Amino acid sequence: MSLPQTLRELVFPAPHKRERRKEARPGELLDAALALFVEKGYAATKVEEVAQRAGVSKGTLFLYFASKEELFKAVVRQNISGNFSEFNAALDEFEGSTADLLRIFVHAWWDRIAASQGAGIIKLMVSEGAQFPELADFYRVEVVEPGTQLIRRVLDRGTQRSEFRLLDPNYGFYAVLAPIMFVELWKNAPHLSGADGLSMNVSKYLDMQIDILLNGLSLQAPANFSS
Amino acid sequence: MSLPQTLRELVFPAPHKRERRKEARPGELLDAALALFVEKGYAATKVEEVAQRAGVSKGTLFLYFASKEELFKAVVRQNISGNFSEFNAALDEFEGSTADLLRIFVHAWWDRIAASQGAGIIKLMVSEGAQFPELADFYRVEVVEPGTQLIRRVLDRGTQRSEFRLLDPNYGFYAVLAPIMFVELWKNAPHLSGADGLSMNVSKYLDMQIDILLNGLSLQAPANFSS
Amino acid sequence: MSLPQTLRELVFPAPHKRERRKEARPGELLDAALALFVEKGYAATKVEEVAQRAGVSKGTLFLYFASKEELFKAVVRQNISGNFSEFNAALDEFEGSTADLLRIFVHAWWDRIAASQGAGIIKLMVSEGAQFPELADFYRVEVVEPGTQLIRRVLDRGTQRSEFRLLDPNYGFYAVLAPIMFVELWKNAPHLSGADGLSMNVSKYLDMQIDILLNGLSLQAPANFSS
Amino acid sequence: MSLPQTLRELVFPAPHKRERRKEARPGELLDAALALFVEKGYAATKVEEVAQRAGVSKGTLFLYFASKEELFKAVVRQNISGNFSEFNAALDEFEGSTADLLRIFVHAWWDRIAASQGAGIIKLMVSEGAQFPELADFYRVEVVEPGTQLIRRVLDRGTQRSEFRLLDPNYGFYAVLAPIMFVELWKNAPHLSGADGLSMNVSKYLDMQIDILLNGLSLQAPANFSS
DNA sequence: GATGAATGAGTGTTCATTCAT
DNA sequence: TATGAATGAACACTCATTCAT
Repeated sequence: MSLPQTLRELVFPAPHKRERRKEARPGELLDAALALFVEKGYAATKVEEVAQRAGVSKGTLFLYFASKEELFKAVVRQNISGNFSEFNAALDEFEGSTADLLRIFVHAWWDRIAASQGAGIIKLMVSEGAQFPELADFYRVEVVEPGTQLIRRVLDRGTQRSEFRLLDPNYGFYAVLAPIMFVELWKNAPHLSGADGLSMNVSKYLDMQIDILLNGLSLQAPANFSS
Repeated sequence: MSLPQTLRELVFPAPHKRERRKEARPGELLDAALALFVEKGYAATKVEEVAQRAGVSKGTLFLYFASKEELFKAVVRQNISGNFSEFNAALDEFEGSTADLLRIFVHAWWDRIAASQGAGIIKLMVSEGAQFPELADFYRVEVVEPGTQLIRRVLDRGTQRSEFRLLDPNYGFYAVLAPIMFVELWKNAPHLSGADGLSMNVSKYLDMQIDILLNGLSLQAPANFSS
Repeated sequence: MSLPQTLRELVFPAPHKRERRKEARPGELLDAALALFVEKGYAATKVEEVAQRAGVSKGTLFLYFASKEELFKAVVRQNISGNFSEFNAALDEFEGSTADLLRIFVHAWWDRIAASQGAGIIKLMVSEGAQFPELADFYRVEVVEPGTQLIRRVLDRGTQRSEFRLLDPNYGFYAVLAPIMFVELWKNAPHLSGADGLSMNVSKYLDMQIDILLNGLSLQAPANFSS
Repeated sequence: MSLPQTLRELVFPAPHKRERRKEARPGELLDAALALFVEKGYAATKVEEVAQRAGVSKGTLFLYFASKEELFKAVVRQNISGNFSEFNAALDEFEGSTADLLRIFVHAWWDRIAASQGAGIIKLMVSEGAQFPELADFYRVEVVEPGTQLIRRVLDRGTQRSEFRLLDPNYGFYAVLAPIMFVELWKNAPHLSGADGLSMNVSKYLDMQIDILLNGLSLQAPANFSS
């Protein structure tokens, strides 16, 4: 399968070149905070622990972040990729089948976003987001809605090009979103999944999901389903 | 679609007849606790708040539950239906197509379990379960694993009867689990979904998911996909 | 050794004839409270425990005693023997040697007072009395001071009759008081004494103490005492 | 009376040279805690009170001691002198009469241990020790048993050198222990003793007790004692 | 900048006390 | 009289936050 340049880069991006600055403090703190927030949740994470893990004292943390809440917000903000515009641009240029587009899109999303530590934030937003309305709004606007739009564009493309059968677009995107959210949560909730989640081969899982999404499980011709 | 008796009961069970007893306190407390835990998470819920919502004083709560953690456990236990054995029995007796079985199963699961307040517990388990290994184990053993088994049995049935194409069973069940988990989280994370989650017509969503699961999106014959 | 009637009765008193009244509640509560207070101290004793041991509900306890403090006071008051007047009267009539008087007195004190459950109160008064000034005053006036007077009278008798050598009377009575207090505390603090305190043969101990005391006080050459 | 060097040091030790370190906090807290525990007992002492008296906040206390119980343990440990080995060594070297040895020992014990604030701990141990079996064991092993052994050695020495008459050694040491415990409790239970306890001249008291004890134990004719 | 000692508001938990039945 | 459910003041302990050095 030949990928146009732009998307290829989305899938196999050059390694990040962010040089480690001298004053890497805030970054180290954010990394430590991210790891702990994702592991234990917001409330159960102690700022002292974060500082320790970053190798600084508790006081130093407050030098960079006015409060635990601000630290949390910074963590969330830092880990929200601004990739959506790139994705959208890439989508505009894409000329292959929408099935291929979907495959590429989901894998790119995984490689660029979901496989990173920061994706674990969704776990936080799901359960503790309600305590931070401002932050939840931010997350919804910055992540959920752009993602939603993107998914919808892909599905619409398939429908308009008569590649996909007609679905209620208000519900169609859930079919794409659900496995995406699922895989992130499943990977980050080992206490729920047992060893299962950890041993899951995500690439294989995604392939299979897309395959089912596109082709279903049935051997027979599609039933004439009407909601 | 004609449903066999047993499953019909699963879908439309008679309303609970447990009369409100004199000592309704524990129940009221559990209800209040469930609502608050689901809304705010475990850590952010104050026992005094729970007591207040149940219309009693803080001390009274401790008359019935030895600690906040015990309260939490009781909430989890109360809201974990022992329906899995029923489901399994119903599955044994079912004689229709596996596609129908899947439809019935998912709807029954929603009506019997997921639509209840208690289903919101999964939100807690996802994010705060790591802090309560004992509880997480309990939840995994009582809910996740039986659910997993059930789903696998359904899929195996379809495969064995040559209704479904062959899938890696270790991954196949995720395709069913993902939308199930998704809908529960989506409904209970309005801060993520906006008004969207609340306005989602779950029945319609589930129908569509199953339809896609069975038949896919593509208009063409299934591609010959291999992972 | 022939004892005059009055003192003999002090040593071997007829068994108590207190009939168990129908409404024995307060008494049972006081007994239960005494046992628990002595065992665990005032603060560590819960009124509910007292009630339970007395076989009634917590509410009932407060029917008879206005507060935990009042219960404590009642326990102390009940267990303070009014024996001092008897002792004093017996002392007036006694005609034997003061050495014999001392022996009889100490044994009588043990049999009549110290061996009873109630004597354990001294443990409470020593350590928790400071929290109850009123009660401590009461105890001092009712127990400590009469006891002091009694001891002093005995010692004075010995000195005046030239049986004992002259001692500063302000300090002399400590020599008698010390072993008396010691034995009560030792018996009631098994955690301090190990099995020791429990296995101590009090009668033998008292004999020995008196022997040492008498020989120490005596003008004559030490008696040839054998335990 | 000429004392051998070693014992003289026990009686008149050079003042402690431990300089007050910068971090005097723990020490100040321990002092405050000791005073309050002895005054009011363990349960009736509030940690906030301890902190206040030490001039710090409640939180600071928990910076140094993990819990009230740990604070208590630290108090006990700090105030339990490891003097017993010194005492034992001094005893080995002593060459005078056992009567002198006893005098010196008791006075040294008073000067080195009993006169300090920390000796008041025995009051706690008597009454609240039962609530802290672990601590009571510690106290018994560290204080009671070594003390017991020491006393027994002194008495045995007197008996073996035919200075004292033969006493049941299992009971003999009580004769020494009783006044020692008595004076500590008496000094620390002013509510029991009235002004009496406070005005008691302990040195004089001990002299007298030893005198009585020695004359009581002595094989010779009583010394001509005058207070 | 960096520290870490100090703080104190906040929360879970206990338990003496009350009171409707 | 007796109960036991209900109360709420009190207390141990936590932890985000401050600040002198």
